[in-house]
Amino acid sequence: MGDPLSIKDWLDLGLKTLTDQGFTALKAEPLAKAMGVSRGSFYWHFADIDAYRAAILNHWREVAAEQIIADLEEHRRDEPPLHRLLRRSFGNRLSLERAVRSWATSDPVARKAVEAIDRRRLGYVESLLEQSGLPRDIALARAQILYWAFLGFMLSDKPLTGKRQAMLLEQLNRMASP
Amino acid sequence: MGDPLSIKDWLDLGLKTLTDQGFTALKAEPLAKAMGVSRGSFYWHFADIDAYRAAILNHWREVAAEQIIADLEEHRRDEPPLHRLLRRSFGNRLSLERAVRSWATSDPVARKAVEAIDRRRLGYVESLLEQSGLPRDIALARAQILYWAFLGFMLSDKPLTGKRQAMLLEQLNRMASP
DNA sequence: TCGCCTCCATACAGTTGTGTATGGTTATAT
DNA sequence: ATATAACCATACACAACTGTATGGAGGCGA
Repeated sequence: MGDPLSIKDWLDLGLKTLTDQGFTALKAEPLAKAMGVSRGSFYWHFADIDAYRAAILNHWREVAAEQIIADLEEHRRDEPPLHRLLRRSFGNRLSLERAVRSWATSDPVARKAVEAIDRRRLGYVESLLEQSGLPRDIALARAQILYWAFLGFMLSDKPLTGKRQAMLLEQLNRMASP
Repeated sequence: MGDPLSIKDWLDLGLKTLTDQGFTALKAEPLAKAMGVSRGSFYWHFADIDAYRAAILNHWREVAAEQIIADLEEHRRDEPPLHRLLRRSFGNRLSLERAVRSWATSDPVARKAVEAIDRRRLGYVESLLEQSGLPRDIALARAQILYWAFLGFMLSDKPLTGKRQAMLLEQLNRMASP
């Protein structure tokens, strides 16, 4: 057969399953079937289901915040970070993000992961708004509103296009500047 | 013993369970135990679990949109509806709302219910913003952003108080007027 | 009072998931 | 060549949930 499976193989399948079917599908038996092996493999790599789910959350936690922020800092010369942030945040499908947050409403471990990500991202937006010259208390309030709006957009899962997207970005940028 | 149970008793328990433990707790056996009866009662009132969950969603659907809108129209003379809407929307805990939306990420029936509620509420906010004198395309964009922000606030589940709340409402109202 | 309808209990069969124990296979180092 | 460790299959015991079949208790009209 193929090569032996690694922990990463199980985590990748977990993220894909989470994205496509939600956290309720993170079960050893269906995952093993999808992987084409028996649960013996699963229970060799992970102590139990809770350990696996915690590993999935850690995996998500590592990439969720830093990937976007790193991208912004990298393109600082091409485009204002906040402008680029809004354009990218409100331009993608966010199925994995939505699945994790759905998970977080009923699982304390997932909730902790989400809260950590939220603090990281919100703090970054706050710093950008302060750099743009807004008084601190106004910057904090608007950063919160912008981040809430991002969460709401993510939740509704309707992609933006054309004139509607342009109009929305214009109004969002209005929150970010004067 | 007590009186015989009605369908409404099961629906009320369902909404409470949904609020406190999430949609994964909507199962016949635990609910019957919580009710103090056997599953025989459950399966007499409902054909199966799917029928019960559909009934729960219809129950939620009936009250979720209309209760707030009716309240606003009733107090039209006391306070501008939009001002009152923002104050009330961003002032409550919204556990049930969050549970239903978590449910909606993995269940098409729940998703349909949420989408119907979203259209109803968003349309109402759009009409309020147009009444306040904004051009139609700007009203649509800002209504969308305000509603997204409400969803994000609901999702994060942190109650607002004091100066922070005042600051946020001020910035939200800014989106609604000039 | 007889029969019916409502509401619920009990018992059974079946499904799906968990976790553990045990042993087999393959590669690799010695 | 063989011992060791990594990786996986198989089998077992157990738990939780679903749905159905059947019967019993209680009210209520004819």
